[in-house]
Formats: sequence, C-alpha cells, structure tokens
Amino acid sequence: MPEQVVTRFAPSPTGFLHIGGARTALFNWLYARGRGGKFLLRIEDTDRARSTPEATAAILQGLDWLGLDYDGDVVSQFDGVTRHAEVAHELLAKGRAYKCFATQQEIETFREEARTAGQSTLFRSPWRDADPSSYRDTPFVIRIKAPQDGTTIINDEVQGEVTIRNDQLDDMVLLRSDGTPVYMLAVVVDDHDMGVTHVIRGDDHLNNAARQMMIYDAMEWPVPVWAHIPLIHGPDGKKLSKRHGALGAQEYQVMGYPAAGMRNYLARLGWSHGNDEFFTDAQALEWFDLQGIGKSPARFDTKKLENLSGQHIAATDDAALQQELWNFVRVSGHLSPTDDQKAGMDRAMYCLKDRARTFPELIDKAHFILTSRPILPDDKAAKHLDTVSRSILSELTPHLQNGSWSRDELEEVMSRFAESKSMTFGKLAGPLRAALAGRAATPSVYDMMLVLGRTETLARLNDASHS
RNA sequence: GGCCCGUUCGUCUAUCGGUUAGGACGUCAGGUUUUCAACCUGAAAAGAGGGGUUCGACUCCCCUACGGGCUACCA
Repeated sequence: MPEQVVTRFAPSPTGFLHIGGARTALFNWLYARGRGGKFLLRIEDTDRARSTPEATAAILQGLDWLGLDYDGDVVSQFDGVTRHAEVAHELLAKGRAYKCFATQQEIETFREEARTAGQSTLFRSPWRDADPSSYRDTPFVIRIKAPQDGTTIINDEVQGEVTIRNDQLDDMVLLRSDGTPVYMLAVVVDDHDMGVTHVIRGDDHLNNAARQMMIYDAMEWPVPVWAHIPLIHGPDGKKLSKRHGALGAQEYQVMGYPAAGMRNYLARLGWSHGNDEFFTDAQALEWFDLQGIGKSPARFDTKKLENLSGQHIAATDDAALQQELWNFVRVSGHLSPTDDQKAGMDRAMYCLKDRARTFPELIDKAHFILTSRPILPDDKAAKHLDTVSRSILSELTPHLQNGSWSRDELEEVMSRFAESKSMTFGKLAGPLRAALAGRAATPSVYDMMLVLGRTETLARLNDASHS
C-alpha cells in the first residue's frame, strides 16, 4: 500500500508572503493535492524577535488569495519548544549529542585564528568527548555529534545525488544555552511528527539537508524525500530582494492579477510539462511532478504574467469573472458597484474579457459602463481636444447636460454628424469618447456599441475577430 | 577562504547522444479591422569559454569564467 503523500509549507513570519514563497507553497500544494495527499502549513516562528502576528496574517491571506488550502490547523513551531528540547535531551541520553560549555567568546577566538591561518573555521568543540567530571558550572549548549568521516548523500528529486563530505559538517547546536531549540532541530522534529513525507523547499536549504539528516539518523527516523527547488530571481538575475520589486502576493492581488493566472504563471516558472504554457488547475494538478522542475533559477517576468492572466480572464465564465472582479474592487479599496453597473457588466463581460489582462484593464475597458450618469464633459480635458472631438462635444452637450439622453437620440446625433463630416460611424467613436469622458486616448468602438445597446453589432465584431 | 548547486533565443522553457535546436512571452514587419484591442502571417533571436569521451555532442567527463547558496547559540 503506497504511503500517503504529506507535504508542507513552512514560512517564517518575518514579512509578507513573497513570490518565491508563494511558488514553494504552490509546488507543495500541487504535489500533495494531485496525489490525494495532505498539504500542511507550519509557521516557523521560533525567532521571537523577528516574528510578528501581522506577518502570519499576511501569509495566510496570501495563501487564501492563491487558493492554496491546507489540511488541519496552522502549526506554530514555537508551540513545540518543549517537544524539541525533549528530543535534544533524548539525543543527549543516547550519546548522540553532548553538552558544550565553550563560550561564544572562545568560539569566536577560535574562528578568527582559523581564518587567519587559512584553515577550516568549523568549530571543533573540546567538550565532545569530555568527561562529565570536568564539566563547568556555567550555561551550556547541546551539540550533536556529527560524523567525522565518510560522506552524506542527499538524494534529491531535483538536484540529483548530492554528496557532502562529513568533515564539512560541524557539531551543530541543537539547544541554545537558554534551553531553546534551534531551527535545524525544530524543522526535523516537526517534519517527523507531522508525518511529512516530501520536503519541497528552496535550494538555499540544500546544504542544510545534510545537517538535518544527522538528526534523522541519530533519532533513527525515516528521512523524507527531498526536493530543493531553485529560487526565483529578479529581472536582473540577482536574488529577489526588496530593493528590486520583490513584492508580496498581496501586491499582485491588488494589481489585479487573477489568482488562476498567478498560479499558472508561478507553476510554469521553473517547472514545465513539455510545451504547455496555459493550463487549468485541473491540468496542473494532474501534470505536476518533481521531475519537471528545472535546476536553474528563473527570473520573474511581468509580461508573461500579464499574458497568462489575460488568457485566464478570457477563459473564466462571465458570472465567476464578475464575482472576482467585484472582489478585486473591494480588496483594492474601490467603491462597490451599483446595480446598474452590475447589469451593464452582465451585458458586456462576454466581449470585454477577451481584451483585458488584469482587472484594472477590465475596468478601464468598461469605462463607459461603469462611469456614473449623466456623463458630463470634463472642461479641463476639453481644452485639449482636437477639432473633431470639440465639435462633437458642442453638438452633444445639450443632450448630455439634461442627463437623460436616450440612446436613439445619441445615435441619431452621431450619425448626422458623421454624415456632415464624411466620416464613418466607427471613426467617430474615438473622438466621441474623448469628448464625453475627457480622455483623449484608447477610445473603443466596443464601448460605444455597448452604450448604444447595439449588442448584435458587437457580437458580430467579436465573432469576426475570432474567425 | 572551504563546501555545494547552477549556466539553451532579451525572458520562461523543450530536447533526456543523431532535430533545419522546437514552443511561449516580449520585440520588429506586414495583413485584416468601424479607432484601440483582439485576430492572422512573417522575421530577428540561443546551447558561457576551453579541453576531452564518441562515428556523432546542447545532452556524458574535466578545467575556467560567471551567477547563486551554505558555512551562526537566524530561520
């Protein structure tokens, strides 16, 4: 009987859920969910000074937006301190760990001397094999007894077989002198206790895996399957950092990317399934595997994100999309829509969605529908209008100012005007829009058609563009 | 410094010894179009460098360069 897959996402709550973390979470989620396994969430909050509840909230919110649901409750690593310490003492009792009374001052001096002598700075504690009778009456740390020869092989699903010489491993601290466990111990104990079978995490932990394996070995616990994935880099190829736009998941939400598009993009970043670029969640779940993950770091590319987002917006059904849109409007702090606006969007969504890559774009394309009535000209913008727009404006102003223009009336005025200027009806759309909205750019015949209620024309245009 | 990992078009990638090195985003040029957009067609664009192994290397090995990571009583 195959063992059930259990993965986990274990961020430290020291900031927002950044894009690299979001991808790690996604990979873990896809792997577990695609195999009927469990996806757990553990907050690594043992660093009390840097951990904040706000950060935890931001991480949960980010995961929620991305639709990455986890099984069970959120585990707080800090809650496990007693258990972690227990394991450290068990190791001590088993003789796989020892008390080290070396002061930080002593260690520092040792390192400095080693550095100047050009030797390894790994600290070799003199207390490793010391007799208990020589123990000092001062605070001590508990260090693991690392193997001193041989090699440790990390069988990594992404990186392959990685061999580390054991003389590169030091007797790392398990329990600090104040009795608190160190991260390296906590992860291992928690992963074991939570029944994690597959550890999928950033490759900055690759070397740590060797250290952690010492603990698994000493406790005689089964080692999980490792998969160390390359980190995401910024557009300049450097590690993603706050300086060059390492944004949190929430920023992307507020920028109006649909979660489905983000999932697709993030999944495709560093992972591939042949030449498939655009795919649904169901496909990702079915296809995702560890073999498809590349070994080199990928750069975050907003253009591609936009493209994929656009494809997802176009592929979402009208009702669901509108739901998402209003949700975005709420999250990004805009006013909630009126019934009129909702009704307008109902009519327009089917053709609007083909042209928008993000929610703000969708809103922009729907300007005529969403803008409040009556539509009045913007005096300031009107000064910059071209002559055609200006004359349309003067023609239309009476109709607009009473606030109750009818579509027939408007269309009639436009047709007459078009005739007098020997222009096609369509060519008027731009200047007209500029005149009405005070915007000189991105006029849209679609918008006009929608305003005029000419949905048949719209449908025809739309069909034509697709064939 | 020591150790570990990586390197295919600008970007994300396919290729798992034999291909005119494929796709996607972006870019550029045309086309269609009732303005944009969408859509259609086409173009430019890549195996870091050097050695091997092999009948044959992007694929395997070594060296160099560059990038990244780890080397804490941080996570």
